[in-house]
Amino acid sequence: MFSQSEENYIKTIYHLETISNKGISTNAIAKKLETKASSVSDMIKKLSEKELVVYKKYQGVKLTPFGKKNAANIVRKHRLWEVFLVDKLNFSWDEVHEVAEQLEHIKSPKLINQLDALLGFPTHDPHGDPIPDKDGNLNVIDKILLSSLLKTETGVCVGVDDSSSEFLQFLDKKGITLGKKIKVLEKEDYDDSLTITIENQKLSISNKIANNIYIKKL
Amino acid sequence: MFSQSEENYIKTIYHLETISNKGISTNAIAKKLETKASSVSDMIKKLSEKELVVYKKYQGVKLTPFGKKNAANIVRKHRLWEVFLVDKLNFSWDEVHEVAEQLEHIKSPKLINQLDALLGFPTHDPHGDPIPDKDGNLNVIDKILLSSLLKTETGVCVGVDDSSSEFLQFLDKKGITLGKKIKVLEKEDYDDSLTITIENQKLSISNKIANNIYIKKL
DNA sequence: AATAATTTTTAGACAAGTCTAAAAATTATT
DNA sequence: AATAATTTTTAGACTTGTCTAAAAATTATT
Ligand SMILES: [Mn+2]
Ligand SMILES: [Mn+2]
Ligand SMILES: [Mn+2]
Ligand SMILES: [Mn+2]
Repeated sequence: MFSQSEENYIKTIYHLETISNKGISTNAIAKKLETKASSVSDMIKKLSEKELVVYKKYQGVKLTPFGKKNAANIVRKHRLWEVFLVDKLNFSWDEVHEVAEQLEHIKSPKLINQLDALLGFPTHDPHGDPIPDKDGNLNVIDKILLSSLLKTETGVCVGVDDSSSEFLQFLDKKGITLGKKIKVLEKEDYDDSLTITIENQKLSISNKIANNIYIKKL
Repeated sequence: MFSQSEENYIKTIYHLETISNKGISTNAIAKKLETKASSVSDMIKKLSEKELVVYKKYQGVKLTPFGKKNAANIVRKHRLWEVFLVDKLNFSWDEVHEVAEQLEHIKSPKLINQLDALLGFPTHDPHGDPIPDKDGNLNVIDKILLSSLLKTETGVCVGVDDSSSEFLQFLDKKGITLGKKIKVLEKEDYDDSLTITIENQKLSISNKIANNIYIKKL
């Protein structure tokens, strides 16, 4: 099949396509993968030869349906493993990503199918991100950023946009975790900071924080 | 840490050392890894620089205590994953090896510790092989080959020497699995074939088969 | 002990994946 | 429209791990 490196590239392109849907630029890929643009340029040619992406020089890349299917499968594996780590091995949500980055490359369809069953066919990972099904389809729920909630509105925390350990640990400290109910008491015009209630606690959070938390409105 | 390739080399040397305890020859390693002697020669130099093995030209290699500790840890991971696949994901004992070959390279001490706990701290893998503890020590039970049992003697099947799918599937077909009680009814002088009873069934097996089944005498 | 056979090492090449530095193309600014 | 800034690609080099072919060392056989 594909090398670990090739898999990381198509996964990155997949993620970038969920944001922009234009051709993905060499630089954007390089930044996400923490590599050099020249390396990306080289790899893109290989991916193109393998029909994983469509590529015209200087125009960025797009995944082919074949590339998208493969990328979605890697994301599926990543997120299923994250669920496994949290549900079965008592990892916290800020510890799983690094390990899942390794586990996502294990090649065994049976392993993933059985893991899926063991976990009870989860639809979302520990960060609220949807798990693609075997065909690469995902069940997207309509979530909005906490920063877009208005004063007096209420919602449930359903995901995070930043999955870094630092941010997740910060949320843990504040008691903000998936499933918690949040009500906006105040919204400062000056800096867009919020005062919210969560589990009967009053809490003040900056706009930067509110911009990384997804809410489903109630 | 060490690359996947380096890990495969020290694991192979580790296994070969359990058989011979002399310096392990370049050719022996090449054969097990299905690679060329020249590649082994190259890699041995690298392992030696990294203090994983002691090496004098033309003399074969031996693992250093450091190398042995690392190798045992890879074997530990391999066997714990095999238990996981059988106990939690309904794999059969002939399906696990290939996947465990991949999983053994995942780097995360917490993952392995938690997996160990999830599995109830198993001491042996699905093929009856002992699982090294965190320090690399293993609990070796005194097992003997079925071929060394004498007429009228009885034992319990506790392991296999050949873990290939073909052999394991053959054993499944014959109903020979770990924990089964076996009694030797007859032993042919001519070809050393055996007639045994297992689960009240009379069965005839060749010496080649009997040479790959481990028994604990009763 | 000399010769033959085998094992092991070295020399040189290659593929994958990455990098730096420089060239080419594109995009932004005057 | 010309120039400047930025992005992207190419050229050439390096590392890891592998290979083939040949040389060197060891072991076996006469
Ligand atoms: Mn993740
Ligand atoms: Mn996630
Ligand atoms: Mn195995
Ligand atoms: Mn095993």
